[in-house]
Amino acid sequence: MSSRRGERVSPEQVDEDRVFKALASSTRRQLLDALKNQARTTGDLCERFPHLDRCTVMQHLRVLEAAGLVIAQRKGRERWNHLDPLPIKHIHDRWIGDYASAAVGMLATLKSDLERRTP
Amino acid sequence: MSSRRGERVSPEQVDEDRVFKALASSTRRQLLDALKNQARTTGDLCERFPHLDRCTVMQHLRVLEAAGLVIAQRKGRERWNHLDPLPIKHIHDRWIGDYASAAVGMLATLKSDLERRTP
DNA sequence: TCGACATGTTATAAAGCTATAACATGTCGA
DNA sequence: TCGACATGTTATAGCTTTATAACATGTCGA
Repeated sequence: MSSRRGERVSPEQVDEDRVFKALASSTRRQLLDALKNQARTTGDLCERFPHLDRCTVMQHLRVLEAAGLVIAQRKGRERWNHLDPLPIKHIHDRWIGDYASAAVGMLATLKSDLERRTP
Repeated sequence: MSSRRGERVSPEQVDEDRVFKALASSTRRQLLDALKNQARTTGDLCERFPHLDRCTVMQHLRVLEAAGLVIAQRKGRERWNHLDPLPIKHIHDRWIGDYASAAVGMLATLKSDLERRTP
């Protein structure tokens, strides 16, 4: 596996990158939101995004599937799309959580500074 | 504010989108990591990414700055880049945390199912 | 002050992404 | 079985991002 510039990267990094890239599109985040509480067929999703072409929805679903965020299974002539939140949890645990708690720490420091200054 | 397709979106959505898009590049995530523990000058960052052109680094820094993830201040002829983790915390709180805890809930359910099955 | 240094600006080629069109396949039920 | 339906595939135009080049500006110190 190698990046555009040719250096080697680990499979985990590739997965992580795919998830971040999948989340980078607001349309795809909306699709995930639509799948959050229940699985839906592709046709159902298309109805919920009337401004998008059916092909566009499918293309986005393919990106989400490649990132492991959506799992699809065929039932007869329908395709049921299920959300899998695990990849999001992974990047949360390995990446985002650190920054979020750094921000909390920063705010805590700021708060105690302010309190010290205005007794 | 309007998207590529012309529908209206709120300024918060735009900010959120900018943050997600900024995080979508592995190079930019590495830049953030380099700034995690200390602020650095642009020149310092360029030395740490020797495979990238100086202009490329600056362009990435501009994207990070537009997303509010990096705050820059000039000191003489140097530019010091500081990390601001707050925008990451925001998308964490408003978006990612939900999915991460959904994943935890899913795992918990699975675990208790397994335990019930193998007493 | 003047040259080396750090950074900023503008332009551009190449690669990638988004949305759509046109056509193909597979499945259900009258 | 056969037509309507749901989905799949391939191709493509237009826009965006990435990486670089060439040139410009501002600042420090000998």
